[in-house]
Amino acid sequence: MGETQKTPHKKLYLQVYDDICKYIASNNLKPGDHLPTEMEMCQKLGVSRTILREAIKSLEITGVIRSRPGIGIIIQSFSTDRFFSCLIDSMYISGDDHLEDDVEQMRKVIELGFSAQAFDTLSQEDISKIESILNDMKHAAEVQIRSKSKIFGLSFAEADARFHQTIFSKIPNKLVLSIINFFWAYDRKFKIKQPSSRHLRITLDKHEKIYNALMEHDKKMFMEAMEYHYSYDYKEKS
Amino acid sequence: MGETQKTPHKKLYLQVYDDICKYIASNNLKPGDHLPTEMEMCQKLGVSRTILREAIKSLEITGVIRSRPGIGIIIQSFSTDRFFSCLIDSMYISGDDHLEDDVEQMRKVIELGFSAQAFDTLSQEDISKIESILNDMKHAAEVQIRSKSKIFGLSFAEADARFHQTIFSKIPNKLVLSIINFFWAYDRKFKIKQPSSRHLRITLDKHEKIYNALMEHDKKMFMEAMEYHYSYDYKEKS
DNA sequence: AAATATTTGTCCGTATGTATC
DNA sequence: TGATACATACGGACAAATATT
Repeated sequence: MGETQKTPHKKLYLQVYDDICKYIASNNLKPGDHLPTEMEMCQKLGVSRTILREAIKSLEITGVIRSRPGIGIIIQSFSTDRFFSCLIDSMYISGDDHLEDDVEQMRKVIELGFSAQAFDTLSQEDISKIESILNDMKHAAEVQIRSKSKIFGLSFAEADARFHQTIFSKIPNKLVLSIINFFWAYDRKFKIKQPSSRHLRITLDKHEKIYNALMEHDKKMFMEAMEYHYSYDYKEKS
Repeated sequence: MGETQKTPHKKLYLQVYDDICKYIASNNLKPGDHLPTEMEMCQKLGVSRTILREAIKSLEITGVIRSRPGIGIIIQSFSTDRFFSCLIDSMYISGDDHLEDDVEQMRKVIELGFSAQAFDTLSQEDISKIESILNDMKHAAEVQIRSKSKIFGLSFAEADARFHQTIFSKIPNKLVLSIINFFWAYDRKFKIKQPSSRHLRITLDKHEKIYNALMEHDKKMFMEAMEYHYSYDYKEKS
């Protein structure tokens, strides 16, 4: 029988977690396929329903599977979203300020590293979309400067994020896009401080330069604009 | 009482998961600190032990906390290891071949992007360590070429990984190192195919060039060697 | 439309293993 | 050696959601 072995004290639910992973892989289950029912798996693995559920929920929180009443347990298609969501929770908990710089640096390296490829993949349509986002940014900045106060600068920051996401949206590398998404989600969770008017104007200028380069289909100019975007005088964001 | 609200059908264990995250953050709990006991939290949140445990295990699998019998539930220090471990499990399950290229590309961008910084941080001691690792690689390659067959080239691959890990080991950016660790763990899980003798020799040469540049403290040469290392004629690994 | 079977969601009670004092 | 406090693990019961007939 499928007795999980009593290896020196590895927690049962972790063994079950591994067993289920192996089951999925070895039976070549694809997204949309069903796992056996909880009861069946309990019997097959010789564990209680409590333990099985702990393993199931651990797989669900990272987005590998999804369980629904009356339906069963379904394999999800691969995505990094849930992982990054958990990662952000964990960073939030850790309260480690230093992480902010680490993330910023990593973001710079990744965006610059994929800039050339991104440039090649952008269509005229994408560029129009970027133009429209840039206008959103301008508008949000104006509003924010006029009502010169603690008003939550979310719409500017969100447009900023969409600007970057759109630039890299056509790259045929799922990881890149999901990591850039992660950076944005990270910002939304941690960057509460209100940028100054001066900072807003500088940021706007940086993004305009990027857009202009795209308009003129000038790759060299685009790369320079991206470099410029990430050249903080000191601790300038986005 | 702390009744978790019945917002439209968010699963209870997920609410509890969030509640615990918030509890840790708002009480400013640090690594090593204890969470209240299961029973206490059950009462405070008004949920059953089953639900609470599902949330606890979900937090444990991602490395946020650790629970031990007779002791309690303890906050862990922040680390990305568990996340990447889960991510690899998920990639393994997904069986998506395309991911392999995505990871490879990402690795290239990150390592090259941090090469300059890595060069500046390496001490003579580190360089000696790299030399010793390079010798391990040579030795492993010889063994592998002589016994020209399916023998698992793990020791070569492991030395290869250590080579890269050591280069970036002194960078003051936790994320970089843990992502490079992730790449290596990924390789170990997925790259089963045996490299050819020719490939081994090329790989060795690439790493020798990197080491020579370090020996001579020649940054430009180092950067070129890193570039060369990542210039596949096609689909050449590491 | 309505009844029924299936499956997960949630709770409870009890016993066991482990660490601390 | 106990006594205590804690997580680990089991099994049963009922509720809620969904699918099927």
